[in-house]
Amino acid sequence: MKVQIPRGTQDILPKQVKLWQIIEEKAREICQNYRYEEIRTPMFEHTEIFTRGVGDTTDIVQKEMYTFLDRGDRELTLRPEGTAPVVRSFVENKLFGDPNQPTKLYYLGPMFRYERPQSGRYRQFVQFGVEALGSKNPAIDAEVIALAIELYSQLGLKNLKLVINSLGDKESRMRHREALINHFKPKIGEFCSDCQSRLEKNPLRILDCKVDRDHELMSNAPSILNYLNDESKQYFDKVCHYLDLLNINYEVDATLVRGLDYYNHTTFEIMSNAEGFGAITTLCGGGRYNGLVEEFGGPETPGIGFALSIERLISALEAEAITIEQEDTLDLFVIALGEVAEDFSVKLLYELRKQQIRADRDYMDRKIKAQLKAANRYNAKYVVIIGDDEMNNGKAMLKEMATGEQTEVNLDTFVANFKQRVTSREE
RNA sequence: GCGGCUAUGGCGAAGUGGUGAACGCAUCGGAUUGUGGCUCCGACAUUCGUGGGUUCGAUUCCCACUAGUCGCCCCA
Repeated sequence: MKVQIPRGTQDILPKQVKLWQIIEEKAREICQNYRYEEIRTPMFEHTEIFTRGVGDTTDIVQKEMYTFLDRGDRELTLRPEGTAPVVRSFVENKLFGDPNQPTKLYYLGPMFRYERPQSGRYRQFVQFGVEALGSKNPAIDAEVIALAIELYSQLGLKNLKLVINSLGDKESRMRHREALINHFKPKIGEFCSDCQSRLEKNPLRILDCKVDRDHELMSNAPSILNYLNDESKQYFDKVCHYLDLLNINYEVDATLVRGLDYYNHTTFEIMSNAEGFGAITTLCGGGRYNGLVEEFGGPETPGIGFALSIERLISALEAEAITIEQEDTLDLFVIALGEVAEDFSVKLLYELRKQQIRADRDYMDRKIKAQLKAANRYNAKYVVIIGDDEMNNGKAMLKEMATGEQTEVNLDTFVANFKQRVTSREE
């Protein structure tokens, strides 16, 4: 049998896992500071959650879902994004009835999209995202954006660009949509086939087209910002105002269109400017989704959130040559020579570890020399060498690896004395 | 779904249509018996992604497949 990981997936090996853990801890810590609480929803949902939530004309639904029938002929889909499941859970568990509103949630876990893998794109990837449900205060839009930026900047990223836009409310969007159709329709034949199909489906996306970006109709296309009604306009201005208060730099881009149908009002992306970053520069995407809760049968509840990929975050760290490493150390490496000593070391290790001492030994029948090398590789602070002589007279050699200094220690009081030695050093 | 590039030991990497597939790193063993990080010596790919074809003969040429990688669409 040939062993091979499925396409577009990756193993995160022990060396890399440490970085993941640091990032995850940081994300959790920030969420705690902002009072966002973790929610864990299943890895798969009924397919309708996504077709209705995300929108069945979107690329995600049309060509990227891992959909399957289970043994009971239920149609299920591995979650391609986190918002729809969270909203489903919010409605199903009636979280809107909780006195603590808005409901501020975060999630951290794998998402699945059937895509052609390339740099920054996987079939299974890990998203960290937050959702704030229940408030239509523009300050919470700014809070959500600030939270995302906080994570990046705490990890040391510098080359970030925040781009924001407003899609307005339903009425604004409809008026803008009509204007766009009227604008492009006369010459739609000159556009690429994608744009031609976008005209009726989602004309906003034409603005985002790379193929036709130089067409004469592009530069003077109606901007959404000119079609926002007063309420939408005021809302957007407020969001910008709060970002200004927080000294968060941003760029308003009226062509910023997000790929999911549920967005309205605020949309934003955080991108990396770093040299040498791949073609996909979006690190984080989010926006407001008023109306989605109602779509799932809940009460009228506004919402806003974002999602970011840990993989891309790590790529951005690499692009900026930021290393977040904390090397693992071992307190003690036990070298036992001979059967009696080995018996003793088995018990010794057990006791040491019980005392919170990080200890290990050789299991590969290496010579003492190779064991010392191994201890060195494990970054052991100390090595204790126990042989027949030591067993007989109850003393052993404790070697400090950094200095090479050796001291004779008693074996019967070893654990307590060693613990003291290690802990006193740390203070 | 489409296109470019790539595929040799644990890792990096050379190479040729023809008897034993360089080299570097790592690993293991040795250089006075039980002592690391330096040095020296030795060991370490019946095999060159998989399958097929061309050929007297292919790891080297051709095809397909698979995978990786980068890009397009789009996204995290």
